[in-house]
Amino acid sequence: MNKNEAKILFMGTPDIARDCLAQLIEDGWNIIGAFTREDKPVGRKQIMTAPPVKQLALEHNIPVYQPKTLKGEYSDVIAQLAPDMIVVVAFGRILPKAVIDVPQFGCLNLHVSLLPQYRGAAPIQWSLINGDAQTGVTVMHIDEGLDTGDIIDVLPIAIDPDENSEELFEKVTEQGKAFLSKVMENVVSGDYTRTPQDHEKATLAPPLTKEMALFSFEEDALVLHNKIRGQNPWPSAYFMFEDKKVKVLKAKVMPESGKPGEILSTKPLVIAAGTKSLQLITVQPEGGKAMDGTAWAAGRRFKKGDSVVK
RNA sequence: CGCGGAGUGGAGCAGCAUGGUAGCUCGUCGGGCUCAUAACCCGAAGGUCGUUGGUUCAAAUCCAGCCUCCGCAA
Repeated sequence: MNKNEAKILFMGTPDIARDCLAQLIEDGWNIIGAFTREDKPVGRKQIMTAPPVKQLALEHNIPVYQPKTLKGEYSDVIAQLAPDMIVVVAFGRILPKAVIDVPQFGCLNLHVSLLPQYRGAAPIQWSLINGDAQTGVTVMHIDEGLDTGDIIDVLPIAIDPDENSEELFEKVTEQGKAFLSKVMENVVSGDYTRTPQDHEKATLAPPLTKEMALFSFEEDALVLHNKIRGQNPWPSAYFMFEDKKVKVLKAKVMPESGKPGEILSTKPLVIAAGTKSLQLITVQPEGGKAMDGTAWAAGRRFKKGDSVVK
C-alpha cells in the first residue's frame, strides 16, 4: 500500500499537532478525520476557542471529532471509520486498547523527547529546565501506557543554551513534522523496525504548574536561567517583590556575585543569586506589561546595593 | 456583570486622600572629561496628564460614562 491509499486518522490538539497535520496534508496523505479536544474558554473574556487542529481540519474539509472520551461508543465510531493508521501528536489522551487494535499499521505517536526520557506532557520544558544539551523527537507505536510503546525511529535535535520553550518548540515542530511524514512512509511500506524502550531508564515530564514557577535568588544563577527559559512562555518563572509577582521572561547568567537578591547593577539590571548572578533582561511585573529589566529598575528607583528580597 | 492592578514627554514610575508652578530614574540630542566605558560632569529638546462630559474662579488631581492594556481565575 502506498500513502495515497492508506486511510489516516489524525489525533492531536495544539499548535505542534496542527503543524504536523498541515505537513501530512501537504505531503498528500489521505486524512479521513481529525480527533481533537473539545473547544474551551480562553483568555479574560473566556471566549470559546477551537483547538488549532480543529481550525485547520475545517479549512480542509476534514471531518472533526471532539469526544469527551475515546472509550465506549467512540471506539465503535473509530472502528467504522476503518483507518489503516492512526497518527497521534500531542492529543493529551491515552488511547484504549479497543482503539489501538483497529488500524492495520497501528497507532503512531510523535513525542518530543528522546524516549524513554521525559515521558508525559511537558518534555520540552523539562529538558530545558534540566539544562540538557540535546532533545529530539521519537516516533513510536502506541501501547496502553503513557509514552511506553516500541520506538520506530528517533531524530536527535541540539538545544541552544539560551533558547526558551517557545523557540525550542518551533524548532522541534519544524524538524519533527517532516520526520513524522517520512517515518509514516516507512511504516506503510513495511520498511522499519520496532525497538522496545528500556523502561529502567524512563523519566517523567509532568505538566508544569504555576506553583513551581516561584523561584528564589538563593538558587544557582544557571539553575535559575534554565528555569526561566524552560518556563517561558508558560507558566513563567517569577519571584515576589513587595507582595507582587514579577515574572522573569528572559535572563542571562553573569559572573559577578553578591548576597542573594542584592542589586549589583541597575543598568543593566543584575541581581546576585546563590552562585554568580542573573541579568534580568525582560521582566513583567504583576499588572504590567513585559518590559526591560532596566526600565523596571528605573521605575522602582533601585540603586546599586539595594535588595529585592527582604 | 468572576476578582484585581493600570493608562502622566521615547521607556518605567511619582504626583491625586488636603484641586492652583509637570517631578524622579533612564533614554535621545549637543558639549566636556577619560587610554576607555553600561562610568562621570555641563546643557538642551520633548507632555492638549487615555477619552467624553460634569462640578469649580481653577481639574493630572473630585464625579459619571466610554475606550485600551495587564495580573489572577479558567
